[in-house]
Amino acid sequence: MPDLSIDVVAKAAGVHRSTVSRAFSRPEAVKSETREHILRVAEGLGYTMSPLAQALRRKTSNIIPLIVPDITNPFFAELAKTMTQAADERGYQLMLCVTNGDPAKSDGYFTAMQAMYAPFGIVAPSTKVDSEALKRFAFGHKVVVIDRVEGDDSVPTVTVDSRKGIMLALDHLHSLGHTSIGYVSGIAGTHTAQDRMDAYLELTAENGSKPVVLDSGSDLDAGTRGAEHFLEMDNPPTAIIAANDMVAFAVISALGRSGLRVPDDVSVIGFDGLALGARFNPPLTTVRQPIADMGHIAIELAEKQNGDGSVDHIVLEPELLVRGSTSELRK
Amino acid sequence: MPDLSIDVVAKAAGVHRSTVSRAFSRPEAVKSETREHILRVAEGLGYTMSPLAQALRRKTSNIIPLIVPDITNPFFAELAKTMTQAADERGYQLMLCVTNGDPAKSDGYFTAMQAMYAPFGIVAPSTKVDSEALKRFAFGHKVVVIDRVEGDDSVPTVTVDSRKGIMLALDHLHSLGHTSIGYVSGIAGTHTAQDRMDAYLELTAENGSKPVVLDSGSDLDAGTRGAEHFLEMDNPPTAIIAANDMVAFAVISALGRSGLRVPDDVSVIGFDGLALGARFNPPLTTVRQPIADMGHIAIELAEKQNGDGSVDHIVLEPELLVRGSTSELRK
DNA sequence: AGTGTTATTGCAACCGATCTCAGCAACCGA
DNA sequence: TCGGTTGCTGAGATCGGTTGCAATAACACT
Repeated sequence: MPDLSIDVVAKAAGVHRSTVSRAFSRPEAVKSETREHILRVAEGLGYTMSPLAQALRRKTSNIIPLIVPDITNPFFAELAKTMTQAADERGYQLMLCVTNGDPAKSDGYFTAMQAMYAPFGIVAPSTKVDSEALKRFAFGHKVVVIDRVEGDDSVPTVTVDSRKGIMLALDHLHSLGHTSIGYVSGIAGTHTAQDRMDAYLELTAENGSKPVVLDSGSDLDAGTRGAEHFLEMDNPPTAIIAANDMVAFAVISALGRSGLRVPDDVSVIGFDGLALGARFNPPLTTVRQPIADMGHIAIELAEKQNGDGSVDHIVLEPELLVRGSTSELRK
Repeated sequence: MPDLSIDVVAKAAGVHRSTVSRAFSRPEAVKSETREHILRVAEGLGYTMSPLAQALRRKTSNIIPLIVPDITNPFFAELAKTMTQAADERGYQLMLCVTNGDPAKSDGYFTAMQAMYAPFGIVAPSTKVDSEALKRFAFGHKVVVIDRVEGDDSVPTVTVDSRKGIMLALDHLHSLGHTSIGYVSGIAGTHTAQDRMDAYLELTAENGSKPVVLDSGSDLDAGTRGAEHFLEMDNPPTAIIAANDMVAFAVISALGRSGLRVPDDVSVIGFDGLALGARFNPPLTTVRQPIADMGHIAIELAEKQNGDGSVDHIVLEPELLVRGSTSELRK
């Protein structure tokens, strides 16, 4: 197909290119007959506007970066999925940027996106977000973070209520008769991760029971180490809360390798609500985060900030998802 | 920061903008002193070229689309991960496009990418690729497919040797004493999926044993249905080959819910080699695909085709990954 | 010194849109 | 009939680069 530019459409329709431009991007500014004629001609030629040229001139594009540390982590994958959809619905193209936890890369992505005139970006961090780093970029003013950002209210955030989530898990376990409940931290070194841990510590204290932190690391092996620690204990807890589903998987797997069965020997509950959990062995009981909502809301917040400059901090409610990895305490 | 264009750098360096342009994109065409001076000035100003403007003029950009049906599927996630890295190494930006299996979307992405002057694209399909559909786009001539494409040698492909993989699985199971081995198909309705199934059928036939296809669907529930079917059998096989890891997970999970244990009661082997498998319960024995290689090779093939027009079809070797979901047959 | 190369750099058109401004016609009320 | 609106369209500069071509300088050779 010969290069289709706005000029060939203009010629074909017998109007000036500025009219064609308006017919597409500001329809109300063109007499409706003219507009329809132009659109029809364009359609016939199979013409669509060049997003590149548009972005160059308008200084704003429709591509928006989603910066995640690791797409292989199903949590981020699910986030990416719902975000591509949410973006799509609003006419954006999602550009997935994987940092592998390297902050330098994330800087690089920021500048690249800035150069692409991305209207804003979404960051799902793996470490506590440094608000200074965010500000170093002009782009920093147009970022939504999927985590709490300490000491900086100027960047919109969306999170779920960690304390509430942990409470849900604890209540569920209590209702099954468990009183000695361990905790395994894990993966992301985010505020969110921290909050969950703190909530666990506080809530067990309030309850008068003593907290048992099996592992407080934030890497992929936390689950395995937590399980090892558990196995070495003289008087291990009867249930374990994992900071997230991936860790829960690792815990159950490691326990299994040592002959312990879940939930018969120990109950395990995760946090995330990954679809994958339903197909785990056993299906994982977990605290579900409304990931789909998070994706949509993140984009809404960004648009809102772009619009009226308002900065919101949305906190979503988690919910309990009872599947098969927890059961009544049996002596 | 005030808008940094090539002109301000030119002014600052006391040269014409075309010289600045050349200093960056065709270094050998500029006297080395001039070039270094320009680069230094640019550096000082914190200037980088606008990829948009470049793409517009050059009619080729550095963004390359990776089209996958579902990023939530860890196979595609791992692929995306290695591809972002491979792309990055070569100066490309990966644009992740998730189709959710909707061919219309994939068409949309193609045209969008064409408009973005993407030099080529990578497609990891969920259905048999229709070479006609590929050709409808000018872009179709610059696509690498991660699957076999029937009846069209003109598009480069990278796959793994399905037959070899199934053979590995079968041999492993045989060596453990299993003779009655079932098969559960699953998920992607690709040539690859078909090939694995065919290989299973052929190889068991050659071996004189009778094939037991527990489910031949290609959706997420194939695993569950396969397990149900298995449970209803009078004389069920003692081992199961799953067409891919996700299906294997589902099979084991479903079996587990019915009280059957893997590998004690049945051995199960997957196909993919997902990192996730190592943390499953039990850790999944599987046929590993060299996913990282696939990503790199896909990009190499694309570049090669772009360069000298050659079209290659690379077939990679799978390898057996023995973990915990298979064991000696015990009566 | 005269002429032919070659290495560098400047000029200006161009990529495909957007957008301000100006022009023109139709319409309004006095 | 005339000044004032209003609605629609055309002109042309502009976004930030690239690139073919021309101009100039520097150097080689006879």
